[in-house]
Amino acid sequence: MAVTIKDVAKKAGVSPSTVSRVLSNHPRISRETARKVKEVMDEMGYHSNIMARSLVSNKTYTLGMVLPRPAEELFQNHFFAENIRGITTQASRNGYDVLMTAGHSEQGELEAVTRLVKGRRVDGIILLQSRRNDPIIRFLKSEAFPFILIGHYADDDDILCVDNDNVQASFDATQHLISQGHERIGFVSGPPNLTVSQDRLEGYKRAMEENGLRMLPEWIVEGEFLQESGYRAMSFFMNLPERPTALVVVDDLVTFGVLRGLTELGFRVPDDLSLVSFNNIALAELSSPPLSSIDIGIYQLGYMASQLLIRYIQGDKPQQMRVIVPHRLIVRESSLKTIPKWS
Amino acid sequence: MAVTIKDVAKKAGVSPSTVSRVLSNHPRISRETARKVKEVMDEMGYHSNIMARSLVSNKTYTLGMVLPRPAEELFQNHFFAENIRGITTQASRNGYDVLMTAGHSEQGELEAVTRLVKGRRVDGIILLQSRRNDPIIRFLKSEAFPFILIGHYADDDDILCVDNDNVQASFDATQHLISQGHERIGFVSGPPNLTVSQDRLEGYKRAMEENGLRMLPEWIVEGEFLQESGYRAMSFFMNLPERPTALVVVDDLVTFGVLRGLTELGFRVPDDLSLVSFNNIALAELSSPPLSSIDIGIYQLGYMASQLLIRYIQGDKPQQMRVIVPHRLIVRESSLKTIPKWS
DNA sequence: TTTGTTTGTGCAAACGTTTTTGCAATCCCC
DNA sequence: GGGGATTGCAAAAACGTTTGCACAAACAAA
Repeated sequence: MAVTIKDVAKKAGVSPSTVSRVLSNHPRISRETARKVKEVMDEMGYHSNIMARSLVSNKTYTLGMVLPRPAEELFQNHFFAENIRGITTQASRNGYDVLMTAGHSEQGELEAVTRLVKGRRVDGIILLQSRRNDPIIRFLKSEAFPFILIGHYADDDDILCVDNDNVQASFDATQHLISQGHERIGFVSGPPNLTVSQDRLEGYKRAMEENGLRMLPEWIVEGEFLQESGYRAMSFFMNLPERPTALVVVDDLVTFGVLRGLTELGFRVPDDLSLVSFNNIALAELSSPPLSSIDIGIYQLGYMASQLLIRYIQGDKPQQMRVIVPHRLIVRESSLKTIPKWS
Repeated sequence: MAVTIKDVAKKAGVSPSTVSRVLSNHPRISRETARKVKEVMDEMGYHSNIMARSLVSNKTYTLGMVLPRPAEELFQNHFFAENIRGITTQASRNGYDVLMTAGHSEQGELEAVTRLVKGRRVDGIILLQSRRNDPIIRFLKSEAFPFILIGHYADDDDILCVDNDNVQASFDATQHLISQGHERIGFVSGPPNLTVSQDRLEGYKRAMEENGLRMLPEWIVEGEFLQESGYRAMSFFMNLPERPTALVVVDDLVTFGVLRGLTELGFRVPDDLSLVSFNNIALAELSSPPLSSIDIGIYQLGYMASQLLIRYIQGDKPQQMRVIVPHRLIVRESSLKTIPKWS
């Protein structure tokens, strides 16, 4: 049997309540008693039972995360790993652990969240993706349960979230291509119901409009955050009668797909097609050519999310519901030619 | 306040114990009562409080994971993310969640484990890296606490683990290069205290010896699982008076570093240097040239670890302490030339 | 001194479950 | 229909904490 607070109490010659108070640094405990009790605790290797503790205190010191359903997809992307790292590091620093659970079906995700919330298993929840009209978000709001969203929620701005200014970021990316002399610029988007896809598309459009450039509807294609999508998009674009000379791509991984397809077809980057994408994962600079990409501070997104959520849980009402992590355009070879040969 | 078992009991007109028994499918409960109680539970949105439950049952249905200290390093590598995915997916499938915590210092890792174990926070622990003489392993063994190691532990073979046959894998990789006509083969290793580094080095040596090939001591260099290491190793090799014509590299990420350096120096792969590495992360086939790599089944490693640990926790004593996940050599362009020009 | 405040500690009641024990009621077999 | 076995449920004791309340002792103010 594990050593309990009673064992410590007995050995130290005090009552369990005193031991408990020593544990929580209660002010009205004498220096001497505290010392003595701590000594005994060390001696006996005492660690308080977290279940018992949280049963009465109603705090778990745990943050919950639900792996989005097609976890495969997300995990392929460096984004997720880096995000978790930020979340966990900061959580640990504040004495919180991170609980991960996987919803094995569409409905399962909501069930998993429900279980965590109603079962009082976690103190707060971190959400990784936001789609329109998300039932999970609706549920959490209706329960008034603390949660934070990485990304933002278009349907409701009274939600704690940490996000990039994706509209601006995409604007910047597009503007960069324009400043390189491109006029026919395409956009490879992600799943249309994700906020991040919508925002980046929006930024692209704004830049094009502001510069008075034509936007053919066939220059915008949607896909997943997967290489295959990039591959498909590429072959679609390159078969167009009037093909773009540059692309803004919603995610590095997708860009790798584009790149691969171009290589197979004998096209060259940036000469035949210039590319700028998002996320700046570690491998962006390793590909050939190295990828121009918007660094969105993935680690920092996770880190901040953890931080803000914990503060919120602890009662610090935030000044603003939406915190923006700054982005940075990293220009590399994939966008450094001015005008493609065949333009 | 949340709805408790008592609330359900009252509304259903039975005692709390009956509700509990319905919850756990106790045999001696009438069909009718069970139906009625379940109805009320649904109606009231009841979810049992996991803390209370595990306080008395001494089960948490949670698996613990401690992020190895320089988490940055691990996370850069796709390995970790894919591993987590395997672990969590399988855990969820069995009704378990996964708790992640980060040790923020060398000592902190052990403390974190201690807290999880002594605080009865988890039912078992999954360890991701094994070095020689690991204090965490010693602790867990001394506590007789259920845990599993991904990798294996050279100091003690009475430990549950899931691993690849890294010796054989490395042997295969080396043999492949030899069969391509290479005779001067170098090896880029990882941190020397990690079992995985040792095993792979061993396999390389065996293959070289069995084929009667010379092994210059300077053909073996150690590093981290980081690109930088590969970069450094490459420049070291290429400055050797007698340089190798092929390398076995302990990790894909490291190989990317090698590749980058070679490109910068104007060397070509596989013409000037052939490469085979380990892990076969998603991007191995996207690099140029695509990387030959040993696929070690990362997802499966995590998946199996979860599975075995849960079985063990539930009392199934395993037939074998060490489960081997099969590997597969994926040959791509980086090793498909026979003899480099300048040999 | 008396009174009032502060300080240090113990008692006991929670927290929401599971589980052992016990006790009716029902069943089965002769 | 009498005996024992079986079935269906309730009461109550845990599990290891935290915390409000009580209270004695020590101290400060009058």
